[in-house]
Amino acid sequence: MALEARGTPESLPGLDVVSTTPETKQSTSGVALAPELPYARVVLDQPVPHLDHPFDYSVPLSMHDDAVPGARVSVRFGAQKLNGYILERRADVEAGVSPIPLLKVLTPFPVLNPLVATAARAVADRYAGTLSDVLRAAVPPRAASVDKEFRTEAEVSEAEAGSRAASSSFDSSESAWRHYEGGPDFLAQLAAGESPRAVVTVLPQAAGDWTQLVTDALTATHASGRGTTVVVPDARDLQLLETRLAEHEPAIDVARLNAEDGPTPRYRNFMSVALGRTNVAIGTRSAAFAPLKAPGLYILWQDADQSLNEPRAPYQHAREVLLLRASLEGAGLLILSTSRSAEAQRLVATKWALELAAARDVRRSFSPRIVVTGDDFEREKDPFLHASRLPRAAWTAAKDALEKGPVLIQVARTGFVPTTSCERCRAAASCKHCHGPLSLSHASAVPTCQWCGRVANAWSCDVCGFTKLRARAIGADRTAEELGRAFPKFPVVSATGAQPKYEVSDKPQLVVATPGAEPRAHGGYQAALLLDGDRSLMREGLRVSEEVVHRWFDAVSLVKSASEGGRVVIAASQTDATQALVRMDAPGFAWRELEQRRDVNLPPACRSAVLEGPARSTDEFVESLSLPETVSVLGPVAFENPGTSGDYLHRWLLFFTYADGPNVAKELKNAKIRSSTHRKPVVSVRVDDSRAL
DNA sequence: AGCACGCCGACT
DNA sequence: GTCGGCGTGCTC
Repeated sequence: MALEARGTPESLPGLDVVSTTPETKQSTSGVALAPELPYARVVLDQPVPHLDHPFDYSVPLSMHDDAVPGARVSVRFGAQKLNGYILERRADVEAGVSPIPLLKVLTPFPVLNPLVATAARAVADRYAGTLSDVLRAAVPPRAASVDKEFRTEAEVSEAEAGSRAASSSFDSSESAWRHYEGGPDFLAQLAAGESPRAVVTVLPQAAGDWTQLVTDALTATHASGRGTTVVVPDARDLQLLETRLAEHEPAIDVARLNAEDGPTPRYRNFMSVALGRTNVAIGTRSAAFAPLKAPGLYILWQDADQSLNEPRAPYQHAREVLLLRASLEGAGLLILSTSRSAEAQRLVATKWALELAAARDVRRSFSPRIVVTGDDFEREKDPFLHASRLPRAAWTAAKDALEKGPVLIQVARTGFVPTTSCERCRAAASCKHCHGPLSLSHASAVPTCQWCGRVANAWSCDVCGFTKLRARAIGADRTAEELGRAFPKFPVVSATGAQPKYEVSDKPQLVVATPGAEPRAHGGYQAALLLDGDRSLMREGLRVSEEVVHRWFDAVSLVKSASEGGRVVIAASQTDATQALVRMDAPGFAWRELEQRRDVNLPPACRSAVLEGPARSTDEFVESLSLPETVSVLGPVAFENPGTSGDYLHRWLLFFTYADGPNVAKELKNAKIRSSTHRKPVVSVRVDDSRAL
């Protein structure tokens, strides 16, 4: 806590030096300094790479109590006023440094706790970014009114903390963990104060859903007197978990950390963790930096979800943040997913983490029956099915299932008919004038060019000459409309990212959802139809099939078991991806993916960096790098600057081993420092950004 | 962002 | 020989 000031008289500006007591140090500006540890090492909130190191300031006597390590301060830096955080209080400064006083303590509480400061430094280093960039995600913006609340509260209740009774004893034989080999052991280790690391592919909902697994792991950790942080991809999952915890563990105080809750509640919840009043934090990606006092376990749900990538520099992924924290802090790690990312598989393959899996017959007993039916083939022959966009097997499954309960229909993506193709040969339809893509809008049935805006009145296919168009990736709204016509007796609900719905009843109904937005059905869906498979798999990109498999497994996990009549129909051609679903073998699929990446030396079998920027400076940037021989450097690729015309940028790719990672990141950071001190145009550096590849 | 220090050209 | 151009680097 705050250092205790001894009864040194406060000296006023302009007061004679002689009048201060001999022990009281003076700063160069003549202000009386704190009696103990009169200097503060400060990290500046300034994202310029060459300022990414601590600066020492003196602590005026008046700020002695408030200037605690982790406090938010305001300082003079050259001509400007900047904010920053105190990393530590010190007795001395390095030779040659003449410190000036802190201007102000903005938040007199440790909003940047030492564990978080260390972890944030490690994250910055790993991603060749600056500490202040990482802190922007780790520490929420200040809300002055909240600081005030806590300031007055702190005065009232000084000795409240302390005995946090390790209360709850739990019985793992009752837990959903009993279905997983090694599951009860895992809980026992956590309860005993150990820090195991595990990767788990969760069983379908019939075996008890993921929130039960999370709750039990959290409770076990709590019993050892330690805290837990749970990171989930989005507000829907956060809501589900919060509800579950409130119902089953009302005695455990939980802080909810979500940027979307708004600045004031966000900061208030954050503060309750930072001050040690709450030892359990749940939230979206930035909750990975929750400032727990005694972290025992980090849990990540659905680590393959794209929203766990921070969209701002240095583009860190919550999985990597938690991995670093678990290592640095000696805490446990639990990655839970309905499927298995190649990254998580790598942790299992290198034996860094345990794999806790259900036996094959257990897996089978909780799984729905899964069939694969061609995406297009059967539909061609049946005019009705053709119109409704449903393969026959899917239509039949839906019809039967609707006798008993809700049916989930997962479609590729949101929006209303983005592009079009020839109805006969399926070639993409393009504009006769400029070859831009044609689209159908809701308002008119006439296809319009997305580039030049011309209306294609008399369109004919470039390839086969046919004159009819069809919609390509059809969105959720359109599908809902069509299904409403196909099953007029049942209500149709649609759930997308923009219009979310978290839960539906067990009544017969059609639920159309885009990936990631599937509502949970009370008691599980009777059936799920996974549409648009081939079209989704046709997309460009290294990790498309992995992504499609993830979202299929997500949907499957919400369906009742086969013994309760649960059915899943996948409308896609037979591939490794569909095979993985039929066998319910997400780890096997991830293992093959990882092996293939290893063969061709692509992430996540290796690490990567993408460098982008103005052609000249980017090339110079790459040229200036001194990298180990083993790094492969690919480029440059020229591409048009989005938003401008005729402005070309260059992109370079670096692939390197995990062993070379720290050195490569360090060299990239050094090059950024060189480039920024010479006021060169900014080259963006993205380390391990799976979306950029 | 601003300020100091430093190495070349114009002037007393 | 001295004043001042702004170009480069540093700011605790």
